[in-house]
Amino acid sequence: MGKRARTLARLVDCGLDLFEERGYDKTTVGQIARAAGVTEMTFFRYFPTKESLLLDDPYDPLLIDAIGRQPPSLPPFLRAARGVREAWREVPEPDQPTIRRRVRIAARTPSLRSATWGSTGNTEQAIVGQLTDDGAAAIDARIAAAAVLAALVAGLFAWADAGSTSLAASIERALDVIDPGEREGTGHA
Amino acid sequence: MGKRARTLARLVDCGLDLFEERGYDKTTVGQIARAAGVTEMTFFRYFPTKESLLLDDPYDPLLIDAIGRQPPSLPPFLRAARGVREAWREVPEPDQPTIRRRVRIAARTPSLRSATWGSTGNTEQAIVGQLTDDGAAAIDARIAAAAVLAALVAGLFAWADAGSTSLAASIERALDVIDPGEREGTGHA
DNA sequence: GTCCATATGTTAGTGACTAACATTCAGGCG
DNA sequence: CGCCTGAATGTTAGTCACTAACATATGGAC
Repeated sequence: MGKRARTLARLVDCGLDLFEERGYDKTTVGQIARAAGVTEMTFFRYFPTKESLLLDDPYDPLLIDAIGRQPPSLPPFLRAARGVREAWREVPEPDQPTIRRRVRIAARTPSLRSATWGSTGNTEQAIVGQLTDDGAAAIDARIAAAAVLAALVAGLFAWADAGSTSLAASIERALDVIDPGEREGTGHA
Repeated sequence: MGKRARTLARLVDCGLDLFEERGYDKTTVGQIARAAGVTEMTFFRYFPTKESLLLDDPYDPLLIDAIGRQPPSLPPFLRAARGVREAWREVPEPDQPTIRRRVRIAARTPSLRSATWGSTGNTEQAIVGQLTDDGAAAIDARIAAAAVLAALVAGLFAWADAGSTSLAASIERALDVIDPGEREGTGHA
């Protein structure tokens, strides 16, 4: 195990601790660095921004696969929604406490709530790519990806706020809102 | 006409000009202020942040009304989507060039693309309020509002990028993606 | 133990933003 | 006209996120 990995882990740990303790905005990068036993400069060698300690957006191939497996007969919006649904069913349990910790901080900090949308950039791009590969128009793909990710993020925030609910259930509910599926409640003329 | 109004207009004009000319990130608040004949300090007396010169989020009662007029039998997501659709049909023509100018800058600046999501905070809150007033669960309302606004913003970005399309048509298309309406393309089992 | 890459520190600077205090300016009223 | 009050603006000084250029230390391969 390299030293780099250890320093990085220390920065993340100290960062999350401080964010929870005194809030994101009132925590300075210098404080995090000092708590981790390094310099402010070193912090920025590991993370490009303060945000990125909390919000890294790993490109997620599972998600893309799941979207690719949806029937091409579905409109892009539903392919995206159902792909996301399937992919999040499989999130391993041990990851959940960490996810919750991060999402909770983001959900409570106004400036981070907005930044979270932006942090989905990679994932959004990947979804758009998959949808267009499967024949969707670029514009439609962008809109579908944005809407589905917005619902997903909103669902994550709700989950982090609520005390007890399970991650899977929250995501399912979020996706039910935008894709009722066979339930079809539309009585509109 | 008060002096305040004139200074504010000058700041906005000079700001947009500079953003278009050399890009948002390369434009400093000091430059905007100097171009408008005031000090950096004065800029911050008119706008809380550099972003807010570009992204102000006026609470929009027309939108809320339109959502309120949707049939309560519809699920919240569709009430929101169709309310937004109706409201944007009525945007007066003269406003469109200004909107386009702003959206175009936001769409081209990565840091602003994310900030734009955050700037919809007021509107999102208002939509959530209307939806819950009409009987939706709080969680569902938040998710519906987030998804619809994401589609709307993505539609605006697409419109600003595309050269010729009309605003109304772009918004309609964006909302068609997430709410195909009676068209109902879902052949899913 | 030497050597080289990798990790870290130092210094100095920019730009967004804040706070406390001083100044000018526009217009009502004597 | 000239004072006088409050709004608009300027000044100074500081914090914090982030960047760049250069110097140092440190840990493992040989």
